[in-house]
Order: sequence, then structure tokens, then C-alpha cells
Amino acid sequence: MPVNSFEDYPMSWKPDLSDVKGPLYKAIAEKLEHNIKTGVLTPGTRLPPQRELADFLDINLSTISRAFKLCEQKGLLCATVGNGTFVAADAAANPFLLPEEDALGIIEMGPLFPDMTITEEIVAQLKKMIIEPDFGKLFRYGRPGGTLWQKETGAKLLRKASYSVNPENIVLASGGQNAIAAILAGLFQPGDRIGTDALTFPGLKTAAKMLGIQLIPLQHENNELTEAGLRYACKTENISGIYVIPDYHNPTTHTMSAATRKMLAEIAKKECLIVIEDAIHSLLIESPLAPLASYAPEQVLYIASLSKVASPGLRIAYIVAPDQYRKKVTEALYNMNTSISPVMAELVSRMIISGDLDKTIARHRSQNRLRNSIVDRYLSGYKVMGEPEGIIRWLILPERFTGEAFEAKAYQRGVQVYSAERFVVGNTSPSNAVRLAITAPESLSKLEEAVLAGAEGLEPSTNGFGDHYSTN
Amino acid sequence: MPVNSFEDYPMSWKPDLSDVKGPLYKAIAEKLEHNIKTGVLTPGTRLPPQRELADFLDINLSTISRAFKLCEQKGLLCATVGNGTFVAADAAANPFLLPEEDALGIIEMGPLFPDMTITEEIVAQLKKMIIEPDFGKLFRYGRPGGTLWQKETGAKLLRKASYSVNPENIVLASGGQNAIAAILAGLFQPGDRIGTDALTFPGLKTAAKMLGIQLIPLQHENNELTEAGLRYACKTENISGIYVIPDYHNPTTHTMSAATRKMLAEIAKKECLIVIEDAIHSLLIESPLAPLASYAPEQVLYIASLSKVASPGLRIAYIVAPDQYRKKVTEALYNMNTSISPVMAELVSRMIISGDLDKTIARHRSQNRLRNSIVDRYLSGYKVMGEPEGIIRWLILPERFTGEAFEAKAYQRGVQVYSAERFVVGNTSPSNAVRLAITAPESLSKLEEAVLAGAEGLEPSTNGFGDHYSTN
DNA sequence: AAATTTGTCTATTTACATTTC
DNA sequence: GGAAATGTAAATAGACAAATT
Repeated sequence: MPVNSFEDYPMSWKPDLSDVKGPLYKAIAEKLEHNIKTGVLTPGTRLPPQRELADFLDINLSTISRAFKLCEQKGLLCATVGNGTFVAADAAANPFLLPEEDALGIIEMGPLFPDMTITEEIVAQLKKMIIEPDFGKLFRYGRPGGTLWQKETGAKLLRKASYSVNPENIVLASGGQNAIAAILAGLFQPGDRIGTDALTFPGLKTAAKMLGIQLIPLQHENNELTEAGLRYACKTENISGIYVIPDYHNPTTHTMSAATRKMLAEIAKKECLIVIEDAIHSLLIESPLAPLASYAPEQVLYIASLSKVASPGLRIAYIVAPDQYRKKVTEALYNMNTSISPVMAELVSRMIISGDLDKTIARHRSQNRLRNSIVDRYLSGYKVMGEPEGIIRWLILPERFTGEAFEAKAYQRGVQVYSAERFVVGNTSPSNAVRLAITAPESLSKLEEAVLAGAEGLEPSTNGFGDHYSTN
Repeated sequence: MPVNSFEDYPMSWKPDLSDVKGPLYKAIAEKLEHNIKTGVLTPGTRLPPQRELADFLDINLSTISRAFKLCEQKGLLCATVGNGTFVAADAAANPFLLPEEDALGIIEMGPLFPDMTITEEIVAQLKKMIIEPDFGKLFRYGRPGGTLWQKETGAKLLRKASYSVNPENIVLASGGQNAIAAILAGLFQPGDRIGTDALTFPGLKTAAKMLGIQLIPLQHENNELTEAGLRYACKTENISGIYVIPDYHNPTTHTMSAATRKMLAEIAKKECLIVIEDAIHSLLIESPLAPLASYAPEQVLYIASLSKVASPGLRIAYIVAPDQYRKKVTEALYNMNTSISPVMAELVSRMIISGDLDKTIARHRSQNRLRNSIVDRYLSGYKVMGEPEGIIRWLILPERFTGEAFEAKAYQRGVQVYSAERFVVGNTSPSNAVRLAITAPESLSKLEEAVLAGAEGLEPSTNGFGDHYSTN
């Protein structure tokens, strides 16, 4: 029986357990999940301390703990010792970034579509291949992880990203997301924790969530990871891995300094961290910095995907896996796909050898420069982070906007952008910013139209909310 | 302190905990894992009862329980109430079925490679596509799960497998393994249990193991699932799903009767089981039985892959997902792959519409009939299960062979086959049989050579073990 | 700087259900 | 068919460590 009545205490959540059958901890977790999903408990709400709740319900502390843990693993809660348990910031949000199917008249600047018109070298190469007598053999099974020749051409490609590797350490995957999923599934267990930037690639968030892997935001100063924050995460948060995007970070466009790369590499070596270096944009840079992986090759799984620098339809990515992790990653890829597409792998290999891939990448760079100059022209009065060769810009909003509010406003004006909230990890309070996918609009004129609409939306005179309809 | 000395009890495992630091349960689990992996404890060994071990180590029963549970989730142990805990039959085995890279002179009848020469219709279709002006658009991102047109053509294809479905319920995956992994990752949690045949497709075993999902062998009578066994598994083993291959089962070649399909469907509906119907071979059959899914469309995820009936290089499979599961499966596919290959999806769609895929399938059927007739000719004196159109045969061995022994013997004679042991789930005692992949040898003459060598190996006079070297 | 708050983790107790003998 | 053997699962207890005040 409860020691005293809690009627007058303002407890943020008072579940009624009078009707439960079956295990208590499951019932509590289910009630909690239901209350979060139906909006009874809103993101950011602080739950009562576990002891208080246990006392109120007249059950053991550990039973509450266990119930909360279940919800935490589902990404619904976020708990810190000494501070309390909170409903996760993104508990109610849909984290899947997908173009809307029936968004007529909306200009898409949300999903990261690279320029869609640059496919001539790819098609030409395939045309050459298809007339060869042995072309049909490419419809057999491929080897999991790719053939030696495919790995060798991969190594050649990576040298353009300032990374020299042994072809034996290369494993081919069906695109960058496939690579991430294989690394997560193959090298981590449910319940493991991975440190990330406070804002990160949503595809990592959803894959980690599905696999029961927790993401822990790491401390930053001036956009760079701090050594203290890393040490803290290792010691206290007990992370077993780290995910970073050192070049042209998604979504903030920041490029990690060489000093931070070295520092991170040192800590990774000392703490035996599994580091995932997502080099998603690195090949867009003509002379990128040496990758993190080059400072700690035994710890880092380096991923180079072709989606953003060549074409997403190729569905090919290269993983550079240290010896100690290679087998497990290959097995995970096998479990998820059996094999990559031999046709696509061969196509890409030939493009690398012939130099056609270089041409494609160069065309992407110049197209990106052109598009970025348009953005600069219309948004010159604002802070719009990003490099000329990049495919995203990060628009820092005037203080009066939240990212969500601006996203809604832009949508009313016919432009889809993605707000900072969509990239948030854990309970980080999101910055006031939105990501612009500058290569997603079909044409330069569409881009121009979109940026113009956005710029108008930013002007103080138009800052009237609810002028059309609410943003819920 | 232990109540009495156990020195004279014959305990199969006596870990020494004198040197442990950190949690007891972890230390015990690690020692156990190490002992299994180094062969100190061999598959099938019965471990001491948890209580006895707890008493011996002078610790609590639950601490042992927890340690054992860790190992069980890794697939190392197999426990039954009232019976005891055993080292899993396949704890030491490598479950990945891959062709050996440097197996010179070995004829491959292990992995399920379909006939590799039947690619003309595919190549011809691609040649038609590639000259169209819009071909380059197929190198954009595809929609996760496929476009409506791709789903509609998928529905058309499935009608040939006696299954009429709403195109909206179709989701495209990058091959059958990708479909299985997405269903497992999207609809099950680590620790969940799935009932399977006692012998089953190893790709399911490895994917489930990676995701922490346990496979439970179901009871059979005359190769058919029994109603009692199913009810038992639901009630006692607490399974939340079932995986079956009703047509041309892998590896036993058995086709599930219509009565069993109905029975299974009824139980699935009553118990709300998630059923995975792997129709991997169904399209090889000219008029297959109505699929299990047609009897319980709300419960069954039906997978039709093109690898075995058309070509593995296409990397396309169709999942028919009931409304209640469709969203989660689509999200899981997104997490693992972002999208399928639009080129391949389009290629397959056009082949379905043009009728070329039918031609390809028909050619596979006749090639399979031809190859099966060769097998029948040389192995006429033995029990070799399998249908004329199938790509595998299941050779029941004379009693004096175990599958493993015969596999080793065949290998010495230059033929790779896969023994029953490779397909075993849990602690089922494996039957004396091997699987023959009849379409894997490059040519008919290689097949003939292989089957002849196998037949000679079966003759009693040659039954001398160790005549060349040991089979370890 | 010390005390308090708060979540985490391991080990334990207890009840239970199934299988075997 | 009942007793014993055996694994499973939930709830509890207690120690611990980090964060806050």
C-alpha cells in the first residue's frame, strides 16, 4: 500500500494499474508507450522519478526501471542519472525522409536527390558492356562483398578521396544505407550505444532504432567534437562506437578539422571504438582532407557511396573494413542481400578504370557550383552554410523561427525543406535551421523559384503565423 | 561456500571462477562460449543442471540462468524444461553456404545456383530499354518498395503462382534474402521465436541469428507439420511467427499438402502468428497448389524471388505483405537498402508484361527436367527425393553414412554437396542425407561426372573411411 | 564540498510450468 | 499418475555512480 497519498503532488504521469493482467513491467511499458503515442505525454515531458512512481504504485523500483528500459530501447524515452527521465524529442515524429507522393506543385528540396540529369557516362558504359558476348554472365550470383577486381577498382576510386587502402579490405555493399545497416547489424548488439553528432543523418537513426542500438549525442564546441565530450561518452555513456560524417556533414555541411580527426583517431584506438566514417560527400571535394580512417585504419569502417557523387540508381557503395571486422561485415551483408548486383558492380568498375566516373563526378561538381551560386544570390542576407561543391545548404534561421515553423511556412509557399528537428539525436534541443537539398529541384528555374519563395518567407514583414492555416 | 564437494560427481562442465573480475553472469557466459568455441565442450554435450552448477559455484540459480540465456541467444545452447541444457548441434559449424574460392577441380553441387546459361531474354530486354531516350532516368532513386507499375506487374506474375493479390500489398525487395531480412528485422524483436521445419534454409538461420531471433523446430509426421506440434509450439515455446517453404522445400524438396496449408492457416489466424511463406521455387511449378497465403492473407508474408526461376543477378523479389505489416516491412527495407535498383525493377516488369519472363521460366523448367533425368539415371538405386522441375535433389543415404561423412567423401572425389547437418535447426538429430544442387555444375557433362562420382562413393565396397585423409 | 536525487546494474527470492522417470 | 528434475520468468533487494543542488 502507498505510504501516503500523492493526490496533491503534481506527478506528470499517474498510470492506473488496476486493470492489468500479466507482468507488471510490461503493462507499465505498454501504458507509457500508448500515452506517448496518443499525445497524452508530449515530447520533452519529464516523467516522475522511478522511485516516486514505484512508491506511488506500491511496487519495486526495479520494476519501473525495467518498464522504462523497454520504452527507452524503442526510442521513446531518454534518461540521465541525476537528472530524470524524459519523453524523447522525436518520440512522435516520423523520421523517414521520403518525398511525398502526391505533392502537386511542391518543389522538392527535402530528400537528398543528386542532380538527376547526369547519367550519360553511365548509360554509355552500359551500352558498351551489353553488346559483349559474356554480358549474360553478369546475371549470375555475385560474390558476397564483391570480386577482387571490383575491390581493386574500388581502391583506385578511394585514392581520389585521399585514401590509400589494400583492396582486400574493401567490401562492396548495395549503397550507403546498406553499408550502414550491415555494419550496425554485424558489429553491434541490441542495447549497444553509438556516439553521433547531435544532428545527424536520419537513415542512421532509423536503422539504429530498428536494431535496438542507441544513439548518444556527443558534445561539440564550434561544430567540432570535443575531446572531453568523447572521453565522457566512452567512460560514462559506455559507447562502443561512433558515427561521423567528416566531410560536408549532413545536415550541417561542416567539415571536420584535421586536428579533430587526429584526436578522434587517438581516442578510438585507446578505447577500441568501432568508428563508422561516412564519406558520403567526400568524392565531391577535389582534394579532401585525409580521412579519419587513415589515422586509425584498424578502428574505422569507411563508407564511400556513389549515390551522391555519381548516381543513386547504381546502388553501389564501398566499405573499407579493418581485418578484425571484415568477416562480420561481409556476413551481415550476406544475411541482408546475398550479393550485390554484379551488373552494377561491373558497370561501376569499368567507369572507374575508364575515367568516365571522374567525368561524371566533375560534372556534378560544376552543376553543384552553379546551383549554389543561385542560392547565394537569393539568400545573400542570411547565414547559409555549405561549400560550393556540396549538395546541401544549412540555413540558419532568424531567432523568431523554429526549424519546424519555417518548414511549415515554406511548405505553404510551395517548397519542401527539412527542419533541424528531423536530424536531432536524443534530447538535444534543436537549432533553428533547415536543410536545403539544392540538387533536388528538377531544374535551375525550379531551384530559383524555390529559393525566392524561401527568401520571401524569411522577411520579417511576412512573419505572420496562421495567416493561411495552422502548422499541425 | 558449497554444501558439499562435487569432486566425485561427473559434471560435464566445471568452470573455474577464481579469477573473475566484473559481473559473474558475464564471466560465466564468456567462459562457456570460449569452451564451446575451442572444442572443450562439443556439440550435443549436456551441461549440468542450472541448480547443480549454481550449488557447485555457490551462487544463485538465476545467475546461471542469465549466463546460459546469453549463450542461448547467440545460438550456442539449446535448453528444454525438464530435460536440460545442451550445446547446440551447430554451435561450431560455419553456417554460411558459399562456394569455395580456390576449389580447383571441384564440381560445385553445394550452393543453389540456377542454370547460368539462361539469360538471353533478360539481355534482349535490357538492350531494348537502353536505347530509349529516358533510360538514364532509371539511375535516379527508386521509391522504397517499388512504384505502382512495378507492383502491378508483380501481381500479374504472382497469378502464375496461383496467387491473386492486390498490387497495393506488394512490396519489392532486392532479392529473397533481402525480403527475409527485412521481414525479420521489421516485424520481430531480439528474443522472439519463429517456428521452422527441423531442416531449413540456412540463409534464414544466419539472418535470424544475427538479429537475435530464435528458431524453434516444429514437429513433423511424414514430412508434414502436425497440428499438435504447432499448437505445442504456440502454447509452450511461445513462438510469434513461422517460416515455411511449402513448394519444393529447401532442402528436403517436399511439397506441403493442401490440407496442411489449411490447417496451418487456421492456427495462424487463431494465434495471430506472423507467417513467412517462402515461395522460392513456386514459379517453377506449372500449376502450383494455392499458396498458404491464400488461406490466411492477413497473417502471411509471401515472398516470390526471381533468383531461382529467372536469374540471380536481377536481385528482385516480391513480398506480399498484409496491410497490418506492410508499413513496417517497407520501413525495414528502407533502413537496409533505401531503394531497390530501378533499372532491375523496370527490366523485370517489362519481362513480365512482354511474356519474356514466362519464356525464361519455361526454359529453366526444361533444363531442370533434363538435369534431373541425368541424376535419376545414375542414382536409380537410391532414394533421391525431388520433382522433375526442381533445382535440388535430396539424397537419402544408406544408414552407414552420416551426411557429414558423405559430404567429406564426395569432396575427396571432387564433388561439393551439402549435408543435412548444414540445414539443421536447434538440436534436431539430423537425417542421413545430402542436398544436391543439380543446376550448379556448369554443364551437363560436369553434372554427369559429379553424379557418377557420387554414385560410386555410395557403393558399399568403397566405404572405407580414412583411405585418403581424415574429414576434420 | 557534501548531501541528495536519480538512474543503472547485478544478484537474489519466489513462484511456476513442463518434462522425465 | 504422481513425484522429482529442470528451465523460465517476474519481482525484489541492495550496492553503486553520476548529476544536481
